[in-house]
Amino acid sequence: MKVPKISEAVVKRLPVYLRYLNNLKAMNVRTVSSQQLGEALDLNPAQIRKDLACFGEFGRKGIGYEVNYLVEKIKSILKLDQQINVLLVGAGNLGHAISNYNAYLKDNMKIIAVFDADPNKIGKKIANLTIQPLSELKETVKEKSIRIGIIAVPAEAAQSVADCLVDAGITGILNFAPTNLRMPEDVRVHDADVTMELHSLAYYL
Amino acid sequence: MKVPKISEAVVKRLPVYLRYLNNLKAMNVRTVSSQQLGEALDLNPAQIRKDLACFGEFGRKGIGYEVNYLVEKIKSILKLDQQINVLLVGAGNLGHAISNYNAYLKDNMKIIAVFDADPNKIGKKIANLTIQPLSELKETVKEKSIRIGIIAVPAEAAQSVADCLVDAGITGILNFAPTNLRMPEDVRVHDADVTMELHSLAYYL
DNA sequence: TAGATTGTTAATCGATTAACAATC
DNA sequence: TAGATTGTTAATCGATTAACAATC
Repeated sequence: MKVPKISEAVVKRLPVYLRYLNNLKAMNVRTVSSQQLGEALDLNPAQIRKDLACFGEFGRKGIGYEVNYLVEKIKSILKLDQQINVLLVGAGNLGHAISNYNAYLKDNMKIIAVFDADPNKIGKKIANLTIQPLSELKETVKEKSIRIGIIAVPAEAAQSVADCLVDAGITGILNFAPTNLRMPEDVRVHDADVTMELHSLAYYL
Repeated sequence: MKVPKISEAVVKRLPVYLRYLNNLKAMNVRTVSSQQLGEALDLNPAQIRKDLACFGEFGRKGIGYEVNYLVEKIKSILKLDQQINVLLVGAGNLGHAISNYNAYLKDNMKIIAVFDADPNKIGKKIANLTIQPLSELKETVKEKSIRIGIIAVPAEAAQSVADCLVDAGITGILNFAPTNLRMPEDVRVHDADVTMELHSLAYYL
């Protein structure tokens, strides 16, 4: 099997395509060309075709891409055709907000467990999930086949929480804490620090 | 004046440097080399030197960079030496969490106004800011010299909110809504859709 | 002075865009 | 058939990394 190296940039764009294609699907649009996608998403049509061609031949010359078919294909590339269970660590303001994201994640991705270090929060509920102590993390990950962890704790606690996640077998982390996590090579970390986004935005003012 | 074109990648890394340098500063570290920074942040030392060299000669050969000095320089590059006022639209779960970020933004960046479309929320308080109606947005932006807007509303409302922001003179937007905003060229949009981050993370599992 | 480390040039690497034959 | 649009190759562009003279 041919396994061409897929760049990070390509992978970041796939969910963008998926999101827009889902809109088209909801509007019962049958087919779409790379030209139309490019206009809607502010991307070069050649780039879109090349991105998709990394994974197969999904379009038809002279016609374009069938929306429903492409949605399924991208979902499968992103593994969203499988059940992907997610856990959240941190039941503060941000954690509370994130726990409500299940509606957006849709389909097969779901936040199914929440943890916090604060004894006073254990047992309480957010978004109908019961807050568990960190001591139960490893076991829950195994039992419920959790594959992604979201870190929404203060910076000071983030590294040790991340270490716990890795120890439990998690290999994908979305980190909201304002700190650089040191992780083994096989663990993928996506940073989502609001402060950093605002700071880089300021440059362009 | 020499104005070399600064790439987006460089600008995204500046806040990363700043965050770590602030840690060093808090630990009373005097100087740091690109080598040390690179190890801590998982970046190539040459890249760090090159990034910084875009803006001036901040280091000393044989010595490295003076931490306090570099902090000030990067702050000034990012315009964080000026007062930067930020507004937030959307007082739902996410908006509530974001309104508590002022502690992290520090210094001169501050969320100073919150808006929502829901009449029932007008007048209520989150993080000691009173929720205002969108009708007051334009005036408030002028009065309080607000320069950045954060969008934390549902996807359906995001484009029209963004249009309001642009109409009010905002040129920097941090968009949490899961939708592609169509904006004039001079408006800078940073996307922060949690769903997309999780979806792209799934690819690597 | 000797060792360390910058700023910068040159080399490499990778990503984006243009162009076009294939074909629906 | 004629027009449209893909998949893909080649050309371009830009970003990262290596290497080193300058110098603290």
